[in-house]
Amino acid sequence: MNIGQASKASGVSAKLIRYYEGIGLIPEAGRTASGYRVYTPQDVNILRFVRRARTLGFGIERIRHLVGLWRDRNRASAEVKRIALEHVRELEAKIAELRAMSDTLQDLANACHGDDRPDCPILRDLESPGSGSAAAACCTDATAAGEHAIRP
Amino acid sequence: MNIGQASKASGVSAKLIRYYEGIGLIPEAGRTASGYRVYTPQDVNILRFVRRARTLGFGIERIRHLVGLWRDRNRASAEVKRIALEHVRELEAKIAELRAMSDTLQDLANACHGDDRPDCPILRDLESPGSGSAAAACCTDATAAGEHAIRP
DNA sequence: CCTTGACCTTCCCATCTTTGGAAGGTCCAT
DNA sequence: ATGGACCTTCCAAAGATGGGAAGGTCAAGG
Repeated sequence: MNIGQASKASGVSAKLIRYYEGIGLIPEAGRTASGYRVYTPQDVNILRFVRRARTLGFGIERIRHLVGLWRDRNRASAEVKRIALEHVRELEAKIAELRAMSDTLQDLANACHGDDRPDCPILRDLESPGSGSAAAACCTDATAAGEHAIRP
Repeated sequence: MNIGQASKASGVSAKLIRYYEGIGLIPEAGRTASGYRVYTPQDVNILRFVRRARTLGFGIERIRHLVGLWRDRNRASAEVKRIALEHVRELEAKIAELRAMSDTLQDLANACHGDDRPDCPILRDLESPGSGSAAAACCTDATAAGEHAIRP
């Protein structure tokens, strides 16, 4: 099995397979006499494992760790679970961050009439956060102090 | 006002101010005879605008667009709103993606007893998605087809 | 045997934003 | 004049992935 076939079988691009090998995430593939990489079905399993882990948002270093545990028949499932839950926490933190961005922007957009006129609560917020007329603007005073740009 | 003072006043690091200038996001700062960058309060306003937009997750190119609209007294608020809502859509898409990752992992972690034993539904899913014993595994058949790795 | 096309190899570059460092010049106060 | 805090430019790293160039290899068909 050459790299193209391994790529199709695993869903990982050939480019990426070489990259993963380069950073030591997967073991070095065998080579033919002419230098072509050769893959076994077991190699394809590792590639699929990595792809699935990437799909779940794991970073490379964590995947390296998971691959190690996967290949260790004596691993404790507690360790795997710990890594997974740590990742869940990070995902939730990121989600909360994006949620806050999205909600703030949605509020600002709701307050913007969106016509030909130049007046725009969105730009007013960007210019001077918290001082705009957007919904909920009256409640956010944590960042308001010192943010009152005095503009002509 | 030199770059350090502008940095403190705007909350944008000096490094980043130089970068923003380099990519043309903000106008080139004035210079003293000896080459130091000089900033006016108006320059600081632009920096604050950029920082706020970054906080809301806008990418540089979109901020470039927004800065242009901000400085255009004849802009239509509809254009600003359009950009904002486009960004909201992207944020929501990203949130949905992370939400799916997090929920899947949480389900898998719930199914994992997390003790000394090696048996682990999380690793089983990574090895062969959809065939594990995780909660809800019985309901996700969209990705299950063709994913049944036949392993010895 | 030779050509053709599909595949493989390595190496370099780009993304995107932010941070870090090195080497060297400038400003201000002592 | 010396020290320390600041400034300058240039280079590199990070994450993961894609793109491309230049050149070698394989298999099929003439």
